[in-house]
Amino acid sequence: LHTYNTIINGLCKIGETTVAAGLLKRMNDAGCQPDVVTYNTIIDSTCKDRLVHEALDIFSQMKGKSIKPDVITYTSLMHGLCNSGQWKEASALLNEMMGLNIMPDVVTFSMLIDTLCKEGEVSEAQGVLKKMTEKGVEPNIFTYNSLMDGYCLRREVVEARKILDVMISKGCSPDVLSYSILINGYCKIKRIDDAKQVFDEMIHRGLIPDTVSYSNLLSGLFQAGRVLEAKEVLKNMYTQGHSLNLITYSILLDGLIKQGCFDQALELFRDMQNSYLKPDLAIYNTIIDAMCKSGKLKDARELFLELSVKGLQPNVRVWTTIINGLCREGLLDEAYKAFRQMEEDGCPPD
RNA sequence: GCGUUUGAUGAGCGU
Repeated sequence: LHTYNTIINGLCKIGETTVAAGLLKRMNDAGCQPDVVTYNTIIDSTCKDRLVHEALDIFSQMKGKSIKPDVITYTSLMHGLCNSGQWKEASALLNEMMGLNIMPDVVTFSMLIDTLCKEGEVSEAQGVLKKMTEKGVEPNIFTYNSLMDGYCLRREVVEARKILDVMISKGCSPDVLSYSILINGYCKIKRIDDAKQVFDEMIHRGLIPDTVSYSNLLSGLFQAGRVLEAKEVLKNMYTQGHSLNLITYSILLDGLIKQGCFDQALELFRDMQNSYLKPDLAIYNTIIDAMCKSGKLKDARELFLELSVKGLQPNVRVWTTIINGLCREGLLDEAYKAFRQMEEDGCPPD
């Protein structure tokens, strides 16, 4: 059973939920009865594939076989429902589980808090925090990080900072994520010096900044027009042995372009094409947009055509960039043609 | 005795 569960989990984690579900069926035939772990693994993975309805079907099957769902089953399902905006259904499940005397734990509460925060409902989230504490469930680093991010999304970075201090005073040591959330928050409100200070503070506390914390700082510096400092940070990043990923590249490219260093950006783009990293749609879109906006519509259209050669299907954002580029040049007929073609290509306009 | 399988948190592009 452990072997089956381990393999099913592995399959789910590499995106083969269907194969995993097939294995679940074969277990039944092979006389090895799946348990709550088997079902939880598949239910969670099905939810993450955004097939919450199917997950609920599997949930019913499981109950039909008298396998008792536990707090993990309910948390996975509620997470799936929340991610697809089905709040009522999620709250019905919460009631159902409590009716069965299955009490939400710190993961359940943190998930709910995170969901509320992402919707901008930080005071609601604070309410949940209060409730969980009353029930004797102590918040952990996940709970605090979600709350911090919630405040940062609302640009209430001072509140986020207070949470970080609460964490420290409660002996819940902030991790790299906590700091990178705060760095991002300060960058978004253009308080770059505070962001830098938080970055240093993180190092002083013995944490090793990762690619995300560097990325946050980089994009903040670019947005503030502090290109030289950005390059300095990039150098540090290399020195510390971090390599660039697609997101870091796109931050650099976008930053260089928006600061008027188009040639440097183009050079970086060429480097990238020669590296093992294959530019994704966001990278192409950055370059295409820059070309459109600097009167190089011809180059932009060439690059756009190159996408399908590279096996990339333009998404809504890329189409919008191109349509906007055509409109700017007054080529309204061409723009309209593109508009119709995107639908034909199975990319409905938004 | 212990460990071994399932759930929660951070960065990029267009209008």
